[in-house]
Amino acid sequence: MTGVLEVVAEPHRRRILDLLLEGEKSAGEIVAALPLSQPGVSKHLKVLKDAGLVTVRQQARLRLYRLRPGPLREIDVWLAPFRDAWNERLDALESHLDTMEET
Amino acid sequence: MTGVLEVVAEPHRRRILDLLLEGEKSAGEIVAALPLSQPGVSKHLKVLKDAGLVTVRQQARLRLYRLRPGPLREIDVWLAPFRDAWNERLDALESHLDTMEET
DNA sequence: CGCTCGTATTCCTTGACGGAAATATTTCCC
DNA sequence: GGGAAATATTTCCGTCAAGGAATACGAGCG
Repeated sequence: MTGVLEVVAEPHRRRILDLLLEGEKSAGEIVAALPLSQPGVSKHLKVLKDAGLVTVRQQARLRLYRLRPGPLREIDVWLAPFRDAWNERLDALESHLDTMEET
Repeated sequence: MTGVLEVVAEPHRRRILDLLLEGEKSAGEIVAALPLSQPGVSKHLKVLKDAGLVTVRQQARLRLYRLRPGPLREIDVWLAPFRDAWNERLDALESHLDTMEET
């Protein structure tokens, strides 16, 4: 699981990041918010931590996770040229004209 | 393979999209540019087509693929709140202070 | 200092995906 | 229409990631 894009491709992991936009959350809070077992969530948290997308801090018996959005820039960078493209091109029209087969 | 993010998580598929930034390309040209068998490329092209990221047009015996970046907006939209976050927060500092264990 | 709550780790099963080879299909040229 | 070139589809296999159950670990409270 090298790239950030692969990491956030997983829907549950995106959900976790979304949650952390609200601020620090304990592992337990995250477990409660997801339709997943505690070990399942813990594993995803590890993946996110390894990718540098979250940091952990221990407070009392809790592990508090905090968002660290920096690595997401990588996606933004990759996206940039396409963003230019979708501003210039009129996609809807093109697809209507091009699509002579499909499905 | 529902979401656009899952589709572009695959490195070869990203490579194909990058290629198409230069303009229309035939399937053959794309095969030549990738370290993959022809069927492999064809399968990826199908995934991209199903995701609405490319359109196909037949010219002579060639199938010409064209970029259709519109659906990538979905990623941009998801990214937006995090983009705000990484502008406000000073990630490097935080990680330095928070990380008391790891690895 | 032992117990318990919170969380991480291991182990296993399962399903999905990527890749190659072989084959089918389509389209044009003669 | 026959054949060849371009591309799609099918089949099969290997790998890898995700999920759950059970288990281990660790920190703080009593």
